Amino acid sequence: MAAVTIKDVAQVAGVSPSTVSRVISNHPKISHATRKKVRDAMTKLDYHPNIMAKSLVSKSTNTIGLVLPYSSNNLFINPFFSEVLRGMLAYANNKNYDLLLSSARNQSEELEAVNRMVLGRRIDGVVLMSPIRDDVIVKKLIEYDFPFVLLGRSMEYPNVLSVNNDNIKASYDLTNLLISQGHHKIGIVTGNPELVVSQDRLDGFKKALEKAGCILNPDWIISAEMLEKNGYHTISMLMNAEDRPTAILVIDDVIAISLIRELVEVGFQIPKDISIVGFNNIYMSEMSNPSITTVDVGIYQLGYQTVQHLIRKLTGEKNVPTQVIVPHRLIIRESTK
Amino acid sequence: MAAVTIKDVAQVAGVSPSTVSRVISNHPKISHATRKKVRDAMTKLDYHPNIMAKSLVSKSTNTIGLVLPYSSNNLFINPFFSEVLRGMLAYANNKNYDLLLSSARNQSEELEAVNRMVLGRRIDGVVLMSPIRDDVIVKKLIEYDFPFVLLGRSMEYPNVLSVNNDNIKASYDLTNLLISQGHHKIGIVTGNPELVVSQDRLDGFKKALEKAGCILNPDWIISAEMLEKNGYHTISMLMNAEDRPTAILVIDDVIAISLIRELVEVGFQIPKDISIVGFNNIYMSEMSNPSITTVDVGIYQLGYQTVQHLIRKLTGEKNVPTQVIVPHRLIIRESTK
DNA sequence: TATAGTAATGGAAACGTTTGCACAGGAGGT
DNA sequence: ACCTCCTGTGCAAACGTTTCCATTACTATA
Repeated sequence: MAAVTIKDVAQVAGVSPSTVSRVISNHPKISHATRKKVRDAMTKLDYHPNIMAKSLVSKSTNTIGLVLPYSSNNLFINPFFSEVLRGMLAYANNKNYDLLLSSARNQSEELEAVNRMVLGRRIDGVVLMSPIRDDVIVKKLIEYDFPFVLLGRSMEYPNVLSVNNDNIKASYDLTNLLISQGHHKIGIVTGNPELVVSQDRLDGFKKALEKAGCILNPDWIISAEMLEKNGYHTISMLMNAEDRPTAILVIDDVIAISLIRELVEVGFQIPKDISIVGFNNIYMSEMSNPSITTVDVGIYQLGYQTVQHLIRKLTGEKNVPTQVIVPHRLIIRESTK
Repeated sequence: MAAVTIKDVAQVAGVSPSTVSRVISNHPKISHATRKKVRDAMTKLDYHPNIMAKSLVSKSTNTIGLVLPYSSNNLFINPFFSEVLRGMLAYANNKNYDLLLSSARNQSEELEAVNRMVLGRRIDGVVLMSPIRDDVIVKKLIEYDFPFVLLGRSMEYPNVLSVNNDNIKASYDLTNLLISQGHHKIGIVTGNPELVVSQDRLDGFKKALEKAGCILNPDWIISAEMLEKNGYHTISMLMNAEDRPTAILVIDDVIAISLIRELVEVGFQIPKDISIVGFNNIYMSEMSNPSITTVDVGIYQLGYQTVQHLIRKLTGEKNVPTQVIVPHRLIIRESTK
């Protein structure tokens, strides 16, 4: 715990601190002999540079900030998040970046957290996962010209780096799958309407219905919130009406799984009585009973590419794209027929 | 992005930088008038202190390190982890601490990551989640006298702060539940034998069987690894033997859910033909079909209390316990009868 | 042989804070 | 009127790096 500094290394190696610094940063004009001396001293003393001091002068921290949005309780329950994080860490750590995590319970806390990190010069770039449209943070970061990336919400700011799926297309494809299986009475469980992803998936759904000439009964649009609050009643109403859907598209696999549970409790069989499809392809989609037909959105890739392109931008790489779309693919399982 | 410093604030407020610093840190001997002047200047300039500079001199970073262990692929798939993280963030952010995340793919990377954080003076304390017993990192941290907390592995180092469940007791209780339901032929799906938690849960299981005078057929001990590799075959062997268990205790809910899936595929009904219990009580335990009888280990609390006690220690609080046990409770659902 | 150029290194300032010490000025005690 | 003590504030050093500039000692060129 002796707090060995660059000076100690310098002394042991018999050189100046500047030289040690140069060895560390692989400066070209260091003689082979000196380099070795310094390296030896470093390992002998088990030297690790003080990142704070380093960042203070170099103005770079090799750290990426991540503020978990205030709707994150859902996100956290949802295995989606940890898989995204896994992808982010994989790329970041490989490039010797760390992740600095903060969470927020509301928008002002979120702003405060970003300010602390950004203005406090703690991070080189920041990932915004907050799925709510049009927040003040984005504008502020643009104003500061601070590097950031939007995860899961493209299209809003054309020149801003963002990584997302084409959720409209994914939803369109998934709906078409149901249609191709013979369904033309299809309901939907929608997510929080403030979320870009919810809007997109609803759009794609409607688009596919329209194209196929199916009508969408307004009674067949169920909000996830309502389902959570009063699942049994909601399901009963829907399924006991004289006109009822033969398939339901659900905005998220987690919700799809709980919907299936409700349906089974009310006495329906999946997919015999009704087909269910979800989104994301989380691990449980495969394991649940019945397994879920869904669209794999490449969760890991979403996280991975998010920090990949951010870091590419940070390191001054040219030709970094602005709008990155991670491809999706349909996964057909037992919950549809 | 003007990088406003303490000097700018000082100038605007018409005081010295030291005074500004004192206002920030709530130094007692600052006149009310000055305090106000400085505060006004700070908000006017939207000043946020440079954390790097601050940490450099104060030697504290208000950051807690978290190195995700190299067995973390399992952890990540497992929603356990994100719930732990949620608990950690809740407490940390509330106390104005951030979390610095690093991951490692093997033990040497793990050591390297800890070294970078600790010796690089980037964090004030570190959470070790690596569930493998007896690693070199713990010894090194003890040697450095650096604050840390062990999550999920008590008892190993008596004077080291650790937060854990009483997994032996939890497993004992859960097994007794099965016994009380009339089962006396009980199998077990064990986890990685290197993990402390696996060992503990196996111990509790055996203890309960022994106490009740049940015999444990060695054929009824299945490793999760084997199950994953060749589930169908493993299950068939087990269930088609002339002597077979009427209940199985599974080391983890995620594995329990996939075991149920295998069993159903091979043609057995749960709990009619065989009862299944799991561990942890993740969200899916309730939603899956059938829902899982399990033991709620307070995942969120595990994370919450881990950083709670670490921070208490960091802030020099007295009477911080060393071995914290988060209580568990049985949750009886549909997978048992 | 003088000159310029280059390779390798050291010295010192700077990054933005905190904090020990010094000091001005006023209050209170004698 | 003097001394002491306290309150509030400023100065300057320190934290551990990086990096610009200067310096030395060669080497190659004229």
